[in-house]
Amino acid sequence: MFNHGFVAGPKTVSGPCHRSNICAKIGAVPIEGPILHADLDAFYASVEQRDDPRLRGRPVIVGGGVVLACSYEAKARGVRSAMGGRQARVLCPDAIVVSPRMSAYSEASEAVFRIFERTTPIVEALSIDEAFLGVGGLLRVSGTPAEIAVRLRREIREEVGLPITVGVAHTKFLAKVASAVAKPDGLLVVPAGGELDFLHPLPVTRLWGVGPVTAEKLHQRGIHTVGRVAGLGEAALVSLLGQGAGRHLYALAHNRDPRPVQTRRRRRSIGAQCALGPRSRSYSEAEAALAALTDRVCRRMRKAGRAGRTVMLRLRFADYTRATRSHSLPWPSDHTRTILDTVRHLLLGTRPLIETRGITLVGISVANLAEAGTVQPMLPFAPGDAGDLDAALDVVRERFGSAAITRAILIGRDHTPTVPLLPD
DNA sequence: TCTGGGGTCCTAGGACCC
DNA sequence: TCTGGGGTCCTAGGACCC
Repeated sequence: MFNHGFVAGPKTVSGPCHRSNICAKIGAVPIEGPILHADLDAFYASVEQRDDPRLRGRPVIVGGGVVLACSYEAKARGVRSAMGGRQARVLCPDAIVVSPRMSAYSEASEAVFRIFERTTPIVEALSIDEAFLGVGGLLRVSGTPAEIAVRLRREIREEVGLPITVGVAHTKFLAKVASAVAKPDGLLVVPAGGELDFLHPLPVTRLWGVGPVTAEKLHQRGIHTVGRVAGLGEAALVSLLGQGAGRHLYALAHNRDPRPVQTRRRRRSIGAQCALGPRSRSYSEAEAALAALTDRVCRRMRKAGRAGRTVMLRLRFADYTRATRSHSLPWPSDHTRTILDTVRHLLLGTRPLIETRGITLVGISVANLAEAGTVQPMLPFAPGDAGDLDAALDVVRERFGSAAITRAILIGRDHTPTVPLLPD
């Protein structure tokens, strides 16, 4: 939304006044002053080390087939997240591999966020393990940003038992870079006035939004540091990277990042996907997997009180290229039947593609989310039953676990379901 | 690096409306 | 009959992030 609206060009250099004006117009509250970026270190792996003393000081890998997270002892040996498990074991044969325990991580995350929120009311969650904290205006009550950061780190260590790194600066971007530089278990304050000295020697890959593709484009022109990007000029960046990315990078390299810390950001989509393994699977296997994913996503939507209008099907073929197909419903829905019918219809349209190219991943996601309470009831068809059935199934699964009920189409497939209930 | 699962945002063309 | 410009929505693809 307005995030990117006024990152724009040099004319929008925003002093506090200018920014307040814009924010007043669009009804947002401007958050001034220093920002903390707090980022838990090797989060999943640290939770495992906390809960099992035998893992402390040793290389730990969370996740089997693919590394979801690894401890710093494993990182020192070259293990990285998203790396294949086999390669990780070659690099680090003595690593201890543990299965992920998502509920333990959620619990730890909630405890950390409670500490964030008693530190300041201005908390913007970025993911399960990191957040921005606005600490402007807290000087009298809580001390300087550095003092707040020291206390925050100590409290999280003492109360939750986890190491966390904090970066402090006057913009979100610099606070985030500072924490990345300070990792692990560190604290780094970028002093006011020292921003460009800190920023310009850094490699371009530190810029937010510079991944492998953009980095390669810059490298081909001999540009390796943020300082060189800043010297490039906006027009040159726009012609190299396009309007959006070019202006964005120009602003960041000149330390113009006016994005305020936003407390209430709502999720914009809810989805799930699953890889079908290296050998490509049949159409009916893809269909079965999608039925299970749709169930999961719809349950999550109902639990969150959201309903969505745009259903997206995601495919990955045997050669690892990807495709998406989407369809927008007339009204938002959280009904499994409605969403599943849409998914099946989209899938049917890709049947020739799947049969010629092979399928290795399917996923769905639902976007254009609205509050479920504001959703217009489904009118002519299925007078009420769809919702009632969903609600009944949700209750059973809540009490007896997800495997208690499953779709007939899944019976006998690898995910070991039990009692058929839904006709298919 | 032979590749998981959850997301966000941007771009671009076409349909459609005024 | 031929023509213009602006705005919004939908769809598909892609880069990027944790």
